[in-house]
Amino acid sequence: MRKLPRSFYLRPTLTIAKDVLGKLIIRKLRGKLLIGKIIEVEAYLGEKDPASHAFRGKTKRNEVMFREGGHLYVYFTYGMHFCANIVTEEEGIGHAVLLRAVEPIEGINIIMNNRKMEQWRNGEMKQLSNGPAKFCQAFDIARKQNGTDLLGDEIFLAEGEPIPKSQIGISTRIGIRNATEKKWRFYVKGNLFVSRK
DNA sequence: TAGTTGATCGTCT
DNA sequence: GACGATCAACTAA
Repeated sequence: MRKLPRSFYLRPTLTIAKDVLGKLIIRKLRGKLLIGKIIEVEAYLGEKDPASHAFRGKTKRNEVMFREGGHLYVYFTYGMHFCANIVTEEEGIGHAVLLRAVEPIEGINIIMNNRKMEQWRNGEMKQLSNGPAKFCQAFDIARKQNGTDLLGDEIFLAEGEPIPKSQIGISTRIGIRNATEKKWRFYVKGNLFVSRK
């Protein structure tokens, strides 16, 4: 499984957001491997983007967003949820790509256990990881993983099947109050794990 | 099926 | 002191 190089993360954020669809995210957990295919993301463009945590500059909370591309920014919200972002572009630029949904490829029984679903009714498979906080719970990503380098061994991305351009959907972002007109959400059309239609 | 709300807390105002 | 890059459970119809 070839790890994506640092140079992948040092390109324009919107380019990465489209390009990362179909890539594999690999998580090493207690000696086991969890693998998911990235299905849905949103871009957050820092100082250009009123909806971004980094819009008002660097703070203690969003410090990781300003690191060199290829780190993981994990934040806590709504008193109970974590969300994970891939930090992009050069050091000093507060851009990131929010991971919204993933299709589980390997380690599904561990993922089910993390999500506390010992069994599911027919058609509930997608509940495993069809939302940003669900994905974090499924892959056991929390505060400790904030700042993880994606070129290390704990969490990293690898090449997957490329998604044809015609299969990539574009829409406005979800769950924000500002900059709602910006179409910076990208997803794989028709995939079961897309969080909304 | 659409709309509303409770859970729950770190961060910024 | 208010609220959020969310989710799930509930209500009404």
